[in-house]
Amino acid sequence: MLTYSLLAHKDHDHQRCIASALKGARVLCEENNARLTPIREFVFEAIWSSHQPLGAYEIVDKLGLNVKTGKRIKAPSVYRAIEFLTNLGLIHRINTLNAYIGRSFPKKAHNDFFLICRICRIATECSTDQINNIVLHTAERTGFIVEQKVIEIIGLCTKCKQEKAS
Amino acid sequence: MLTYSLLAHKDHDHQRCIASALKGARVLCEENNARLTPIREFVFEAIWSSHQPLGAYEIVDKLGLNVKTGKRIKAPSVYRAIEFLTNLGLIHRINTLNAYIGRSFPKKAHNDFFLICRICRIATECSTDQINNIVLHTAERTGFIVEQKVIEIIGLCTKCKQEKAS
DNA sequence: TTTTAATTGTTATATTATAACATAATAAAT
DNA sequence: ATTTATTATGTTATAATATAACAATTAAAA
Repeated sequence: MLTYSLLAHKDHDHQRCIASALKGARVLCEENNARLTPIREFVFEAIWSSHQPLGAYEIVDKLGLNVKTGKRIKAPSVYRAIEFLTNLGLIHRINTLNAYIGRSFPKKAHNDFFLICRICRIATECSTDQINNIVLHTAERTGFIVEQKVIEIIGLCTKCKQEKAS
Repeated sequence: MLTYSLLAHKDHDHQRCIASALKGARVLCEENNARLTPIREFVFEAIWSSHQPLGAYEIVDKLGLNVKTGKRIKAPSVYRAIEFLTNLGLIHRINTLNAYIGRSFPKKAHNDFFLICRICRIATECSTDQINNIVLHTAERTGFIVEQKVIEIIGLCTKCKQEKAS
């Protein structure tokens, strides 16, 4: 079966995406005895503010000033939050873009890959056992043990394809 | 059919790899009216000096001083050579490592993916239509047009797997 | 509480990559 | 052959991404 974030490219109430993701994150953290601190939550929300992957320094900018102290949250803090969220599978690093994107199905294993539109930069997460199996099988034929997969497909999404045509 | 660089992980006469790659590069440049200048050739040889991907600044170090002027060849020159070689398909950027590796079959389309050992860092290039087709087919089901694929598999090669076991 | 562990702040710096403009070398046109 | 255009390289500076190291603070456990 193929699952993917259907609505990323469509007009939709994105506040619901954010709310849903945040709710999921809270549950996952609860389950793992992990603390979703304010900074981590801010970073998570910043990343989820769109379906486009966000660079670490874009997150820094987006966060602006710390609510309490009025000071800017700096790169190391953001990178720490990114590491925390990545370890829980809540976000994912898009290597091709040096940027970070929220994961729609954080509980699922990382059998996923990303379709990244080179125009609108929207990245959708896909999950299918087929690719996973083929990769595993092919690698094994060479005696290689697969531990981690980076599959990033760059191209044109339906919307941008249509807009380009017209 | 699956093709991949069989001997990368084995003891072998690597000078032959380099010589063969260089010969191929010369032919390809000839065919494309592209100039394999000394710097480009140096960079190509540096990258081919092993089956481990090499970072841009590792290449800078490896090149050392310019033969003629005695001056160090600097980052922009190396990056330009990298761009040139990449465009011809002679080398490939491993996104996961920010590093560059020689391509064994430069003439083939980029239907390839890389198996990268996290211990010895050796990266082998694999090519199989199966993965290519599945990716294309899966992406198309979501209405996405594939233009470029980044598939990097991280894990353990046969050799390191065995050494770890013993 | 007091001690430990986890998180964040802060400064500095490493690493990777490119912009901008000057110079030089090569190829093409006259 | 000499001028002109093109391509390649040199050079300096800096942008963009990421982390090291250590201090201060906050939360959790004993």
